Amino acid sequence: MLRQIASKPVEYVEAQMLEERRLAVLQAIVSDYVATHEAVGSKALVDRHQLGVSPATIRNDMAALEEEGYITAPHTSAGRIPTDLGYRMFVDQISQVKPLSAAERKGIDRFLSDAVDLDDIMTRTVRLLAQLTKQVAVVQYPSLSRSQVRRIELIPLNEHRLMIMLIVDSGRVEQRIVECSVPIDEVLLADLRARLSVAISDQPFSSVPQRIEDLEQSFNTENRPLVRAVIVEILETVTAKLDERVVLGGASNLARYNEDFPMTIQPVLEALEEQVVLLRLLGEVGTETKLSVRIGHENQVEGLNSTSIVTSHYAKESTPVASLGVIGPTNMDYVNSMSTVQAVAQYVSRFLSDE
Amino acid sequence: MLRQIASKPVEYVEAQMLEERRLAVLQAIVSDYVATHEAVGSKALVDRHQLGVSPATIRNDMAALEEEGYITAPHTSAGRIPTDLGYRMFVDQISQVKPLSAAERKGIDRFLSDAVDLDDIMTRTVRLLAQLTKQVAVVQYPSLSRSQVRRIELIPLNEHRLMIMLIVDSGRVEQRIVECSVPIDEVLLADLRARLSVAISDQPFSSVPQRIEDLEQSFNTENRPLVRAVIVEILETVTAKLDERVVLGGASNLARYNEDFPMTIQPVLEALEEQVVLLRLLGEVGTETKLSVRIGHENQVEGLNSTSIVTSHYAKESTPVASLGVIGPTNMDYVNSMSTVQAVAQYVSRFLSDE
DNA sequence: GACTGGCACTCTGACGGCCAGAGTGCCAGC
DNA sequence: GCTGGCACTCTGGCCGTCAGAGTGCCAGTC
Repeated sequence: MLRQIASKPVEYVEAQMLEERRLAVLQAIVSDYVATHEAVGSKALVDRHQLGVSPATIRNDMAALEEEGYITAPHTSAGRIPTDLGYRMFVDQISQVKPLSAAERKGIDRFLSDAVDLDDIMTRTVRLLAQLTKQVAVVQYPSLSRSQVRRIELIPLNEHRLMIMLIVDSGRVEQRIVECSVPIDEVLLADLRARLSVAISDQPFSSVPQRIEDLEQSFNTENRPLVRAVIVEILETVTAKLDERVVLGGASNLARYNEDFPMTIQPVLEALEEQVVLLRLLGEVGTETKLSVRIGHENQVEGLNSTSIVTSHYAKESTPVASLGVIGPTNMDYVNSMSTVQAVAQYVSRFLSDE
Repeated sequence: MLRQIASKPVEYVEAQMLEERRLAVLQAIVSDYVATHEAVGSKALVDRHQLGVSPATIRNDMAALEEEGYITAPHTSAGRIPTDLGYRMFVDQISQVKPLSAAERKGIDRFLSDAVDLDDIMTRTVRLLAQLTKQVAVVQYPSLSRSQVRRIELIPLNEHRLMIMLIVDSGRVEQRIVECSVPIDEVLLADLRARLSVAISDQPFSSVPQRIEDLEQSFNTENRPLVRAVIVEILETVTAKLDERVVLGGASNLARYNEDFPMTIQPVLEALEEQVVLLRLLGEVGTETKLSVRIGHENQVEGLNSTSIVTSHYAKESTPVASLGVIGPTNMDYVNSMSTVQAVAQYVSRFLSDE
């Protein structure tokens, strides 16, 4: 009787241990498969990891894991490979992202610190990410919608043409050209510039439309066509979602893992060529989470169903302004990708805020 | 005796005809191979083309063409495929580039005319080229070295920071940020801007260094640090070859001809990721020729030895400012590529000049 | 009840032999 | 110089075979 009462916790502990081993087996399968890209069998597993049990036991665990949907067998007599669900479990288990080595951090630092302007930061970042992770890298330009106008300039180019220049706090510069039928009056232009400046300097982009829509009324009727043209163009610039820019790099890394996914390169390349798709990819994550991993089918974009995406926000002065990340096969090295993406995002944030 | 005399021209004419037929055979081989991507045999050749002779005769011609290095046999009992030399002969024979259909021209026109600024023209052009030729497309931004400065602006961003903005006649805008330790004096800035403007407005980029190098001397000693900083930054912008920009598109088309070149995708993708390589590729051609075709090994860039490159200059107001073109396998459709590249270059030139 | 060794089973991938098909080169005849 | 005919050769597809790897299951042990 006493024994029976005592046995309950013991059972629980044992079940717990079993669960733990199964988890260890799953982790071992994922890490081996990621390393070798070959289905991993029970024997190989006990050889390479200290699991303390025999292959036969592992086989039972594997059968259970397969039952639960974490792994799958490509055919009767091959090892097992993780499913999307298996990778998900593996990734969720990584509670703490491995920090980069000092050398790596220094490398990132040095590489980014030579950048001369925002374009340069973006290109350098994308190259860095692609190089460190050996994957395809994506970096989004600081989003206008989360930025502020720092300054506006109206620069006459010739009698009938003028350039509007919006300088954004993130370092972006947006320019548009306005044609006007009447010759441009310098005084009017200076006046317009001054009033626009008052209205929208240091204001968030999103508030610009309401701040300038009534501006036209305060000008003489004769001057309104020009004023109107300028305002229309500004509104277009501000509202054009199209203007969200993304840079891509390391596409050649796609060819490297061609061996594993023979047929799927083309749709991936096609998807990556569409700015819209990339933006959706980076935008799908809410602003609350920092580091995000989407695995295989978790990802909504067709054509990228057999790839995983690791992204992170980066910030300017602690407010997130855009995202960056890497795209690779589902059997990518999650540990490395996650730590690299996180580190690079931190460095970019720091550089933007320093400026 | 008379017969012998008369026979000479006859022999000559016959030799001429033979030469002509061989050329026809070569052209037939190239066009069949380009269409099917399969080695083409003598029988298939007489079936598909009206050559007026039997397969056996064609075989003799083919043997001669092989001897001369225009075609080669992958193995004993396959048909023949053209060599780089064969393609070269084929391309040289295309005296006149086939004009595009009205529908195609209209499509190009419509697609390009919606562009709002230079960036937009470039992106649209690259997409257009990739789409029409089903190849990888490359478009170079109008080169600074062949452009003129239209205007210079110095815009103070805050007390210690100022933005230099060079507006180029081709529509490009180059911006740089200058930090200065002393607070920026608005009056000085206006003065500097005015003098810089006089010095370099409407002057070619290449002449800018000599025009501004002595400018510093004409300012008071106390103001020189700022002046110096600005000048240095301008010089850097002007001389930085790095600033030559290239856009790339249609990389997914690479995957399409993966079947024919199984192993060679990665080096090509790698080469295409290097701006420097792309610039070299577009720059290799002198300014004198308009439409240029480089086939296989004719091309100096390693990694692109089994690809052909069709490029053309485009111009602003009749002076060539940069190049654009497509990159594809050596067995690409030269006729189509050449006509499309030429047509698109013409349209881009027109749009730039209209502006 | 969990673990283990053993065994039969199955599937893949590599290897080799075979054969049809395609294309050539050469030769004798027109 | 062109042609039809013929022998030759090479590739690619199609088995059949076989070793290797890995599994599932079962009976036995702690």
